[in-house]
Amino acid sequence: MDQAAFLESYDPAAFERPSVAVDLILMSVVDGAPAVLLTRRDQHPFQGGWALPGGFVGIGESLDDAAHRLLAEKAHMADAYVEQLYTFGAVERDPRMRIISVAYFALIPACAFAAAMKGAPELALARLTLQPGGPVEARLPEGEPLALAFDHGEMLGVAMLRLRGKLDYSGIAFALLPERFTLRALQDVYEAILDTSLNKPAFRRRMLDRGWLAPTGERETGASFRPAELYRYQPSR
Amino acid sequence: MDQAAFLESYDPAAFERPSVAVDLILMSVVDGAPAVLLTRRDQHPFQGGWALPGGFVGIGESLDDAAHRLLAEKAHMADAYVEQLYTFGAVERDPRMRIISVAYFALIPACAFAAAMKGAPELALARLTLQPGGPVEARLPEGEPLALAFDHGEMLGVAMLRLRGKLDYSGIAFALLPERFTLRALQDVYEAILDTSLNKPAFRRRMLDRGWLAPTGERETGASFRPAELYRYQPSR
DNA sequence: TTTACTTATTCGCGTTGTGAACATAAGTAA
DNA sequence: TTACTTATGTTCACAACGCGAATAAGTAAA
Repeated sequence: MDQAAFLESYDPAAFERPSVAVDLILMSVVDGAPAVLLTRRDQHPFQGGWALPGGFVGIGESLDDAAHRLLAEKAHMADAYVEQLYTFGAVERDPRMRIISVAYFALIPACAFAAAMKGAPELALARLTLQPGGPVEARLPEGEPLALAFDHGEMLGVAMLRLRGKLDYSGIAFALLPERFTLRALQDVYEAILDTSLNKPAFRRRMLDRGWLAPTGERETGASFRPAELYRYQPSR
Repeated sequence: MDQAAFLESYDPAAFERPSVAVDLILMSVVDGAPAVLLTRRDQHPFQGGWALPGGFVGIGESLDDAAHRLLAEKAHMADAYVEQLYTFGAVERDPRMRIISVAYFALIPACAFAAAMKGAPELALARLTLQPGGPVEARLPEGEPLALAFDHGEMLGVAMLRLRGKLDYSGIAFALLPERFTLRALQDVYEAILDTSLNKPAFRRRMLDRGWLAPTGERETGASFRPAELYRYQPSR
């Protein structure tokens, strides 16, 4: 207690300070499966492993600002749903030095995801599968599970679970869709994140009863059968 | 991108680093209302204001370890449900210097709460009320709302909302109760956190159907009317 | 010993949400 | 015009839930 009071008043400049970084989990749902953008490491540690894009937090920069800056720098995206996920602070999580990492995830519609990959060729798309009770697996399209650097596999697991948990009671799914979308596309997002198949009429009823969807009167185009109506997300009701 | 790769490889020792602290939200439900332990600040900034107990994270100490160490140092408690809440990283949140704070909350049964206060006289109990859409108010028993230091009011708000959100789908409520408890006591915890009154038979049915409760066969004592059965929390079923 | 009293616990009913099967509608392409 | 495919709507059974009331089980006072 006296010790605690002492620490409270002590000049913290005397302590050695950890570095603080932000790691970005750039997520989307592509072809019916959750996906994330990773970069291949060309240096030790974890050379050849796959890592989340990230960077250090500036001394005059808030955590949220750092996340948005990295989003722009790494993926050239200005607008996305960004949310702080969790802070990872194990002592040995980076073998080089003490780095505390604040993980953020950004939800990106599949179309913007593809555009971001064109602008940032060092980013690779990996599909995620969440083993029940186990770690996540990330793999390139038709590839073996990737070796993830640092504790980034753990970060992806936390992100997937957070996404699942918030799916039904928050409008988080709409951040993964373009502005106008069909109910089928919305259901595909739900099924990809929850990794289950859902009953179509029941899903439709639940979504419409929630009052978040506004019909636009427009129809999807390009289908060789009856086109579905396009809806818009209307948060406040 | 080149810039990003540069930053990635750059020696972060060259950057000025923020300090990293842990702040503890020691919560309980006392007399039917959420409560938290605060300390009065005797120095600037926020002299005379009320703050959460906290301290800096050691360079060789994980965030979780720091939280548990502070729990022992500040409240003399070894076992409690401890969970990382959120990381607050606004640049000006501490006017003296850049400090990033990782907030943890600990859930403590009312009886252990009272014991902790005896062992740590600098801690004061404040009752929390969460205004819908507004900030939380913390007040001493029969007192005016307290002036909270730093962004600690915001932290309390996030903690209350997290608690509410996790209440129904996690066994978090049982961390606020002694090992054996009555259904009425459990319902009191729910009503305090959700700030609503609940239907008693329906609550009872829901809880028992969930399969988390094991009857002990014992009865509560000291009541001048029919004593209720004591239950135990049995997580895995 | 009996009675009053208070709360725990259970019961029954109407309402609501949900899953499944099925019927209908609306487009394209042959 | 017809076949085909998917969107959209309807119906029904069933489970969950809120609510009120009835019953049970203790203590304390008469």
